[in-house]
Amino acid sequence: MGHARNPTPRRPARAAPHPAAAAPLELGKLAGYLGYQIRQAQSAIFRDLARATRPLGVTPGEFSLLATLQHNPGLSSLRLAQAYRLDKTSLSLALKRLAGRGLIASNRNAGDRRYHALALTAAGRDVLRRATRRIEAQERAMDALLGPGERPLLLDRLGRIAAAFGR
Amino acid sequence: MGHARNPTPRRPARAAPHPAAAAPLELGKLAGYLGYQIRQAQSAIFRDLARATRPLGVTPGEFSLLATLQHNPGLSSLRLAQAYRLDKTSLSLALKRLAGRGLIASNRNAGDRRYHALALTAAGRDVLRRATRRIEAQERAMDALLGPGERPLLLDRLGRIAAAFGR
DNA sequence: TATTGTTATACTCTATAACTATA
DNA sequence: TATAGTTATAGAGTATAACAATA
Repeated sequence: MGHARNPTPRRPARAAPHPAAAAPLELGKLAGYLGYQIRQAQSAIFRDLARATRPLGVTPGEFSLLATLQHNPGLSSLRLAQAYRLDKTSLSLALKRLAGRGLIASNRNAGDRRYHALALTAAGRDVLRRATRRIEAQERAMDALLGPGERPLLLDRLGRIAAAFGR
Repeated sequence: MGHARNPTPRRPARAAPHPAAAAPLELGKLAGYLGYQIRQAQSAIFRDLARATRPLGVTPGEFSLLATLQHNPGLSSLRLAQAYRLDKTSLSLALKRLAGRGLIASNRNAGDRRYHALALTAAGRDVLRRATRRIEAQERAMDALLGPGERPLLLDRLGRIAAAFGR
């Protein structure tokens, strides 16, 4: 910064064998694609959030499942799988892990004994509460990057995209 | 809509044993989180795009790598890994697949023989060109969901988020 | 010794197929 | 037969550790 300047900015002795690691890459049209930018943002958010919730023993995806169960007690695993567009087997394994850690309970429904009603346990509610604090800290950090009123706009447009390509 | 209304909206014969599969779930605070909506949008876009580019034999992630190589010929695998925040081993395997399909070439650099200069092959350029058409069709579909001038705003805000949580 | 890259190995997330239990 | 759920297995995608080649 305010250092002694190089009086004769001499050329590197040999042609740069490797562009400086700091030099940003040329992205071309990629930078103008919403698909690309959404993916980069998602990946950065996920990484950051995984770090924040790791001490609690839940991943961001597991947080979503717990939160959804909180608001939809008695949900069946098939309905939950449909909502997240997962195969029922994928969700079955995820639920097994959550149940193994005592965060959710699965009880056969009295009426139709084919399906199981899912619900949070007390431990699940506790983990959810603590993870929520970390999630919301991240959301506040994002607000600092947005102009006033921009959050609802972004939420709406992202929701439209998810709905349009959802099926 | 303008249909004949149900004169006597009768109750279901028995208590719904299972909420209609169509009934949307209650998301609670989840719906207001940018992290959640970005993930849902990303997942829908990725799924749609994977379907569109599957006939070409490339995934959306591979498309990004090919496009980045097109604009940065001679790039080293380490620099590419840093740009995408992947471990060099993860990228090494991805590049091996692309090279195995003849889409990229890797040549030891003459000056510093430790690193390999990556470049697209003719086949790689061809696949990239054809995948680009499909990507851009998806981008146009997204524009139909946005108001005028909203794309640059979204791109900028998503870029800020990726940069802020990037490290 | 430090840097670039590869191989061996493992873990997570997802899916398809085959199965069990219930209706 | 149809529906809800589980288990076995396999495929991406990613990471850590150990290694080889080059500087």
